[in-house]
Amino acid sequence: MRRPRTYSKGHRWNAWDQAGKTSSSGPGRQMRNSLDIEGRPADTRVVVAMSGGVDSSVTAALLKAEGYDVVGVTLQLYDHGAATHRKGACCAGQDIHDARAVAGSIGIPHYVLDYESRFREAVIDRFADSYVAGETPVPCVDCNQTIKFRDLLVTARELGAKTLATGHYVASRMLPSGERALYRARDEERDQSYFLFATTPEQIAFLRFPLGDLTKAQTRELARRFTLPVAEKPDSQDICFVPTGRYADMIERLRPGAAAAGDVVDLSGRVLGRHGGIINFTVGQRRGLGIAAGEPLYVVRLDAANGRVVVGPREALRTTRVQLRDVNWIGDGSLDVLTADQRIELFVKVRSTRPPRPAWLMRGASGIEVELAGGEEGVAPGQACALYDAGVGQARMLGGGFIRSAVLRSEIDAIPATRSNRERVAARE
RNA sequence: GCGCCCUUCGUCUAGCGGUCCAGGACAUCGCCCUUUCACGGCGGAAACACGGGUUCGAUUCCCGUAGGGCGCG
Repeated sequence: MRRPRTYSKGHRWNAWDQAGKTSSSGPGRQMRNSLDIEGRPADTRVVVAMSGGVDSSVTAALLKAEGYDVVGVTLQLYDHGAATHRKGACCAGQDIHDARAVAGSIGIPHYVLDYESRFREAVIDRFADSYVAGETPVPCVDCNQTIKFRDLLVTARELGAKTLATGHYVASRMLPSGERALYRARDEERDQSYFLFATTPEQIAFLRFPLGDLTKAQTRELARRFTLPVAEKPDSQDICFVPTGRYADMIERLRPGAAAAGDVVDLSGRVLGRHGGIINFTVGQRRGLGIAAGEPLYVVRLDAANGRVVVGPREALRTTRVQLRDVNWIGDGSLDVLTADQRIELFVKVRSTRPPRPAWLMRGASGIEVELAGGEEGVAPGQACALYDAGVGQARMLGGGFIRSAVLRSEIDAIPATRSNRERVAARE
């Protein structure tokens, strides 16, 4: 009898126990440098994606200090005028100046590339469309997958780089096979693997994340030690390309009519109030509804077709099954084979700041699905579902997918009446 | 149009003469958290319908003036 393949903690890949620290000490690997690349650092050109923030600046400084042939590249991603002096921005205006200043301070060449139009298409447009469709996008994932790990990666190759390094808090280690795998950052609080679930094996092979085993405090300390001009710069936050912090305003500008008002209804369809556009909400959201119901109400579902926001008590958010799309599998083996006749035991994060929770990955009627062992609340279509092999520590990242939909316990009774279900039945006949 | 009952923060309410410069929940606002959106944590602002009494003292008792429920015309 075949035992289900498991990625749970007890059966953790022993690979990373060996992989991480072997780059300079393991027998037969003497020729590899600290980036797991053959050759001396001085002969290894590394492009560092410099946003102008502390993390990427320290990344560049660290590699330069190790003797690598470092080339800094900063992408201009959007209107640099509007964001010139905004705190917490990146990749425009002041931040480009900061990146240039850092490059000058550590003595590396630095290029600024105009990626505005492709950023608009690949990130901003998709962001707006997603919200209009009633989803909650993660623009950082799109940006990583298109702008940084596709376009910039090509540019790095063209510049003769052996690798592209970024300041992401995620660990990348070589497996015994020679392939590389992704792991959560040592600083669990800082881990950014969630935003990198879609990174392909090819990209992982070319990318390096030197901060993956550092804490944020250590990074800050290094910034001071290197006397970088951005050593005390505040961390960035919010959506980088929304100058005002009010993303809905930008969507309304991009997609006129997107902020159309509509009804706020309860689970039974009763109208409780009005809202100023579904783009202002995400599943699981509490604030901004303006309805005093004695108990807090949360957004349970966004009905884009009817412009309605469906709300209910917190219990109504509970979900145990999530359907994914655009699944990227970077665990060992083929996902098709692994899920052919069994389910995979693993851990998932359905939102960036939540801890990984036990779940199973399987092939369902609509494609790849996740069954949440303990359930989750507030699972929003459009958000990422990141997969890991463990619930704590530096778990290996196994990939992930975008959340297509979640089956709410509060809606299970209503399923037979849904059109899609009838269509499914019809299609089967 | 004669009887009986209601009137407290935006909302729903606690309160049954001094413990109320009025408490809670929800809503709202701010901060923290956070390279998404959220959740969450912490904190703030916010009310006794109005006018008379009675009392040492009234949100709490009585009487009037402005909103809801029964019985006859």
